Formats: sequence, structure tokens, C-alpha cells
Amino acid sequence: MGATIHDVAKRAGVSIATVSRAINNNYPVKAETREKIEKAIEELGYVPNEIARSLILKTTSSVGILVPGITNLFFPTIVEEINRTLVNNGFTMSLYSTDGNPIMEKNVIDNIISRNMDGIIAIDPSMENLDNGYFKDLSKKIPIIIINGNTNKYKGNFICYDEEVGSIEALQYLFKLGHRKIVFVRGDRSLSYDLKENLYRQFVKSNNLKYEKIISVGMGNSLEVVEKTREIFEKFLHSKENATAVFACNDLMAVGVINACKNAQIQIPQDISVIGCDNTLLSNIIHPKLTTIDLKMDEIGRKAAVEIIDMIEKKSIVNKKIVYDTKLVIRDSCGEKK
Amino acid sequence: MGATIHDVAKRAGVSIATVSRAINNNYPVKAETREKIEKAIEELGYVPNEIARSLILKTTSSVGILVPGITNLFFPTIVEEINRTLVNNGFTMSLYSTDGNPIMEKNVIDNIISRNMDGIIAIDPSMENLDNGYFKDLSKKIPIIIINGNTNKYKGNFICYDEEVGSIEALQYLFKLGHRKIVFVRGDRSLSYDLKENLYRQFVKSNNLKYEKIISVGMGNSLEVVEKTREIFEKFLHSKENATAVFACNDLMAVGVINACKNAQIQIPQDISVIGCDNTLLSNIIHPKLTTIDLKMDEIGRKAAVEIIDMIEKKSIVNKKIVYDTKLVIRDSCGEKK
DNA sequence: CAAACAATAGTAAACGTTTTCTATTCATAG
DNA sequence: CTATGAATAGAAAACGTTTACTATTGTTTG
Repeated sequence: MGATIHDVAKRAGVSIATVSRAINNNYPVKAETREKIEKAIEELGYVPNEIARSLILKTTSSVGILVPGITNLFFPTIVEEINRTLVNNGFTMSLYSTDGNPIMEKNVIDNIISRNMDGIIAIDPSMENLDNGYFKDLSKKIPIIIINGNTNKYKGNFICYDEEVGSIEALQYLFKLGHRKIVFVRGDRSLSYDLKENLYRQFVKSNNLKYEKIISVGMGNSLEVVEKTREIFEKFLHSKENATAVFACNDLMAVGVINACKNAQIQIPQDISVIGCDNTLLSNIIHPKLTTIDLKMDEIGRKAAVEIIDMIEKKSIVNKKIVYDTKLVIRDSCGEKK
Repeated sequence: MGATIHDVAKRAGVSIATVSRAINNNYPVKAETREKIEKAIEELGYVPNEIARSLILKTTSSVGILVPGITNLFFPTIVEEINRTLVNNGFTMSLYSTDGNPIMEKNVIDNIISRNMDGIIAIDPSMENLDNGYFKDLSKKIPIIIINGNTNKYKGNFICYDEEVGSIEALQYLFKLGHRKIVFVRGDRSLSYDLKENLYRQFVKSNNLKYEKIISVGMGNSLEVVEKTREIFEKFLHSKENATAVFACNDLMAVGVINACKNAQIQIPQDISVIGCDNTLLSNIIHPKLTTIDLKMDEIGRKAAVEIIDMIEKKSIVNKKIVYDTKLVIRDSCGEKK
């Protein structure tokens, strides 16, 4: 099949050691010899076997990326930036989808380790494995960076988006526009939703708003979330509670709300203002363009890649937590209360 | 660092060969011995080194997936299905983004080969490498399946979506609804756009329509495509040509058209009907839901994975072309001409 | 009771590299 | 001339597995 270093050595009339040195450029090789070797490599179409190399070198120049799901609109941006940064630094990325399942997560990580990968980036990993210390133990064995919302609960290498900043900014923005009846839309159990709900409740209380309304739309894949939200919010609209603004926990829910309004002939932002969260691709694509909270996924992706490369190259496993503020991005889905 | 088979052997008081046999279950091992070995494995937290295994076995149970770009809405569905199928069969997936760049494509493939991966699935690879025979040569070295639009130009293992079927269906659908002034919206150079444009022209001619209008919106990432299309189509709307339907070459362009109409206070589907192509997530999410051509990306993804696994396991590199028909999915963006 | 065989387990080679150690050549200095 | 050292290149061990070959038991059979 493919030529090996032995074939190259034979053809060039030198030893395999010399071929190796010529390829890796880490020991002196006579120019003349080098030429013969390069010629042989060219003729044989030789490509070094990375598997054999990494067996000795104990490095594969590759990083495993864990995501809960591939179709989640949340991830393309961050994964793309991770990939770009890794590739630019001579690394390769293997993408693993865990379905948010803690067991799957462990299997996947076993696989990553047994393949001698150099590091792991886990995006929004399961609470279970965070809580039971699995990731903490793991971080002693292999460089790992975890990307998720900000909490003080865990130690280790985390890159976090602090949703608090952006969420408060969003609520204040709505307030400033004159909105006093703000609906909060969330999904099932998730740290991120709980955090935001607390902020919402506090906000209602501290501003002495008389109106508080929390709608939960369950969970599911992207489509399901949009549809369920639309359905539930349509019902809500029929209740005539006359809320004037909606704070949705992510862009998909915000879109669900927008679609419900369209069906009910309610105009956005004239009649109802809507704020989403995540600043996914979607928020720029739909009409009206969505005012949303930017998680800075691109920056975070780049940073995660840079940090993991740093840990790999320095062989130092430090514990570091880097927090990115989130920021409200104002587009066209909010307006002044009439 | 991690325990090796030698450590296990020592601890269990047997030879490494016996440990290997116990793990792989391919030779008889006494129950008693097996127990000792399993105990040692457990105690040491031993995980076999896949790198060492694959050096001998020449297989890594992994498949490299090539995509032009990660943020393309076209891919999540297909990649997810590929991944699911591979994982269910004990394989692992490495995702590589090539930016549609032929050189990058070659580099990536060198990397895949040098890592002893067992196969390749290339989604919409570059025309250059298809034309210059690179993929054909490659297919002699490693199992590879190429997913793209249907053309008779290439030989090898292809899984294709035949856009012709769905495109004609779409045009006929618009015709049946009474539309005679149909605008065709496309992007820059791509086989797929050319194919559709030809079909459109033929359709106009054979139905003796007096109206033919082709709009090209250039190229770019998802957002750029939506925005450019919106911009260009808004201008078109001002031209007062009074077209009543739009056939867009993909969902992003269709959304651009829809957004343009919304800005111009033109209602969909009452005033203008719009058809997209690809049946991406987006088409179900936007409002009104988009009537579009389904490329059956989920089926294709599954099939590609099944076929590559088959080739890998049978070690037979056959040449096979599987064509999937595309199909119009009718949702809410088209209506009868008033 | 010797011969044959099944069941089990050990030895060592192999996979394709990198790198330490060693050997050779050649130029320079004493 | 011999001694020294730099430049270059080869031999062989090592990485962690799998497996062909061999060795040891114990059991059956003629």
C-alpha cells in the first residue's frame, strides 16, 4: 500500500534514521543526501504515518471537541472559530456529538484519550459530569477546556459567557423603552434558564413592576422549540394580558414568539418588543432582525483554541477561568411602548 | 501516565498476550485467568491505546468527513445523521472544514490518510479536484464516498441528490398555481445553479412564458447571501415588473427575498409566492414557512455512512452511484396567483 | 501406557516511526 | 603524523499493541 520510511531509505540508499532526520529537520543532513531523499519521497508519494509517529511522540496534534448536538444553531459559530484557530496552528479537530448524555460523554472522552489526542474542548457539557467531579479528575490527565455559562460552582479550566451582564442590560433596555409588562420565556431545566429567571424576578421586584409572567416551553430540537413556543405564545396572546415585551431565553424561542405574533397579526416591534439570547445566525436572518444577547461565541471559540494549544505546548495544566461579558445587540425587534 | 497492557499483565501475573486475548475475546482464555485480568484492568483504569492497536491492525474505526464550511445551514442535518450512523456502528468521525479550497482539501485528505483513517465522506467537494481526477485516484487508495448534486461527469462512489426532479416539480407547481411571471434567483458559479438555470430557461421556453428574469446575488456566507439577496430584490421590487413568483436556488436566498418583500410591505404568499431549495432548518423556522425542495439530507447522510462502513468492512472498493430524487415540500410561502 | 489432541498461555516478531548511542570521515591543530 | 573535534549517518531500542509460533498441561484413545 503506501510507501514507508523504509522504502524511501532503500530508494535513496540511506538509513531510515537519516530519512527521518531529513524530514523533521532536527539534525544535520548533508545537502546532497537530502536531495536524494526528497527525490525518493517525491517518487514514492511517501506520506509519514502519523499513527506510528504519535506512538512514540505521544502527541497527535489533534483536539477532541464535544458538543451536545450538531444541529444546535448555537454551535456552528464557535466550532468554526475553534477549527480555524486549530488548523492555523497545525492541529486537527475531531468533533463528537454527545446528545448531552453523560454516559455518552464519558465514552467519547475515553475514545479521545485512547486515541492519544492532545486535548479536549467541551462545549456545554452535562451538569452530571460537572457535578460528580468527573471533569475535574479528567483535567489531571489531559488538557481540557470547558465552555459554558458562568457559575462559581466548578473549578478547572473554564471559558464562560456571563449571561448575567447581558440579561440585565436587556431588561433595562426594555424598561427604558417604557415596557412594564414583560413576559419571560424559558425552557425546561437548565442552569442558564434558572439564572435568567432569577434575574427576571429580581428585576420585576426591584423595579416594582406589577406584572410578572413566566412561560415555560419545554424542550426539544431547534424546530420543536420554535414550534412549541409559537403554539404556547399564541395561546397566551389570546389571553389578552396585553404584555408589551418578551424576554426569551434563546433566539429560537424568540423566533417562536415572533411567529406567534405574525399569525395573530400583531406587529413587531410596534405592538410587542422581543429580545432573544445567543445571537445565533438566525437572529440576523429573520425579519425583523432580532435584538438579542451576544454570547461572543466567535471570540470564545478562538480563545478556547488558543488556550488549549497553549496548555498542550507548554505541557502545563493550569486552572484558569476566563469570563466573557455578554452584550446586548440592538437590532429591529424592540421599540418604545406606545 | 496511563497504564499499559504490560502493567495489567504484571498485576494479573500473566503475559501481555493473554491480556490482549482476554480483552479482544478472540482466543480462549480460562475463566479464572480472565477474572484476574479484568480485576487488574479495573484497578489500573486501563484503557487500550488505540494508536498502538491501529499501527498493527491498520484500521482506526474512524472516518474523515469533509465539508466546505461549518456554518453552512446545509450541513448540520447531513453531518448529524452521518455521525449517528457511524457511532452506532462503533466508528468515530473527524470533521474537516475545507472552505471549498482545493488545496486545503488535499492537505486535509493527506492528514486523514496519514492518520490511518478507514474512509472518507466528502460533502460537495471542489469541482477542481473532481475535474482533475484527484478524487478518482484517491478512491483507489481509500474508501471514499462523495455527496453532491447529480452529474454524469464523474465516476466513483457518489451519492447524489438529483435536483432536476424537485426543481421541475417546483416550477410546475408555481405554474399550476397560475404564475406566469417567475423570477429566478441564483448565486455565482456553481454546477447546481447552472443546472437549475437551464431548467428554468427550458421551462420558460416550453411553456411559452413571455417573462424571463434571472437575478444573480453573488456569493458569501449565510448572512451575506440573505442580505445581498434582500438588497438586490428590494431594488427589483421597485422596478415594478410585477412578477408574481420567485424560484430561489437555496433557502437563504428565498429568505432574502421574503425579507425584501416584508420591507416593501408586500405579502407572502398573497402578493408573491416564493420557493426555496435545500429544506434547511431555516425553512421550517421562518414565517411564513418556506415551500422548498427537499434534498433528503438525512437519508443521504445515513446512506453515506452505511455505504462507507460497508466498503470498509468488506474491504471492497466498488464504484457505485446512488441517486436520490429531490422532492417539493409544500409549506406556506406559495399561493394562487390573484 | 504411549500417542494424539485440545485447551491454555508464553515468547517474540511485527507495525512505522524517533532518537540515543555509536561509528566513520574529514579537517584542523599541536 | 597523531590527536581532537565537527559533521554526518548508521544500528538498534523504544513506543503499546496483535498474533503466529511454540510450549505446557491434561484428557482421551487405541
